[in-house]
Amino acid sequence: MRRTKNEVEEAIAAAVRDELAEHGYAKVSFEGVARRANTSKPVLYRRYSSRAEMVLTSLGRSLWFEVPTGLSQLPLRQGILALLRYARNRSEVVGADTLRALIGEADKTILALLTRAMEKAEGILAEQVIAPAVDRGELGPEPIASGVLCVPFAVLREQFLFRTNVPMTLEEIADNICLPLLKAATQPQGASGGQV
Amino acid sequence: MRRTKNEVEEAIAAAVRDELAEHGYAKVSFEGVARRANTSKPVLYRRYSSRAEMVLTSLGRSLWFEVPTGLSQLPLRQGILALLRYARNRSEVVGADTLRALIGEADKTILALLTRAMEKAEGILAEQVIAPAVDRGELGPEPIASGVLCVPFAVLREQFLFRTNVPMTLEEIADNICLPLLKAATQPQGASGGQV
DNA sequence: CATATTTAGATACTATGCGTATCTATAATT
DNA sequence: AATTATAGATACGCATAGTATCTAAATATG
Repeated sequence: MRRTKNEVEEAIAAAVRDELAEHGYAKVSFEGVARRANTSKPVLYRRYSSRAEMVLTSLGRSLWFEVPTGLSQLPLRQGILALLRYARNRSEVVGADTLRALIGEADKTILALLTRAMEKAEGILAEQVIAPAVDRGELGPEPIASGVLCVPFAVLREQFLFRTNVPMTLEEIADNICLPLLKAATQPQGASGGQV
Repeated sequence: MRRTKNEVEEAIAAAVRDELAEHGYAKVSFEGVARRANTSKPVLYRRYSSRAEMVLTSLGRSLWFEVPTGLSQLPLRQGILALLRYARNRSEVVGADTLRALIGEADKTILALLTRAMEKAEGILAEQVIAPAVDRGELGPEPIASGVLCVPFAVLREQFLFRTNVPMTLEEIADNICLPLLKAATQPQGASGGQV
């Protein structure tokens, strides 16, 4: 008669995904999700303290970055492209509208989660793509200047979130931005340049 | 007795700014603004069809990009830094929270406005900073590969919107990213590289 | 300057969602 | 088997969304 904890939580997640798909993030409400999941608001409020948290939880892993395997075997350019493609696919699962809305409602905690996800992506770029390329001799051994690692993802995100019309291709990002920047591989000339 | 059109609109703008400052974007409402501006909801709904539009209009020029003068006289590095500083100051007037919220609620029209503002910034970079540097011989005459111009702003925005803790300095962005990328000045090796 | 038009300002209304409180019957835990 | 946690249902007060209606004053027009 009464559903178990897991049944309820799966029903909630499904309801959130359906509401998102049908009406968009703006119209996702505690009331609507409760109705759709055949449950009630108190059940939701016991779990999530905000709409963003509810949606984020229900989207689950779709948002979070898992390491694609085999990146380190690819030549530099292919590795970069594969990583960019992976990141873009992850975003497309959620959709630009929902992502923008989530960012807009994010509190400090959620923002910290997003930041961690970005840093993880940068770590994968450094360890799974750049380091192997250095080992293979595709790149010189000079340390990468601080801040460079975020560039591919910053550009990708910019394109995905804002340029919904004619975004750059992944090849353009890789060939015109990532590769030149990595090959420049100059030591920082500025004040506080560090290494990674 | 009855206020003029301009008086009312200035009162609305002031009310929005006050509500923003006191309670943050999330709590800005048509009702609250109407109360604070000593007017009524219909007066607001006649003007703005959404909260985002109301806030955006009331923030007015704070958001929009005006050309700083004298950029073209500066050496390349100084010009880049000045432009980055200008862009960052513009964002700080509004604040990261409000900016994220606005982005989250932006409809197609508002998003198009944002995109235009970005393109304007890129235009200034190209015409007021890079072109003069080429004329002075600080940069080679090779055309800039497509997509490169957005990089400084993409990185800046990424830092401003998401890395609220320890963002990169403008000097790091200029020295580790912008200058190496511009000096690489390689023709695109990839498929569809164009020029600007 | 007189007339026509617009719209500020006030009020009222329906509808929706928020967030909380309360109760019970059942699932989970020990 | 006894205890604890919580699903499920209902209800409530409150805030805001968005619209409709009316009037009197500001603005535009000829």
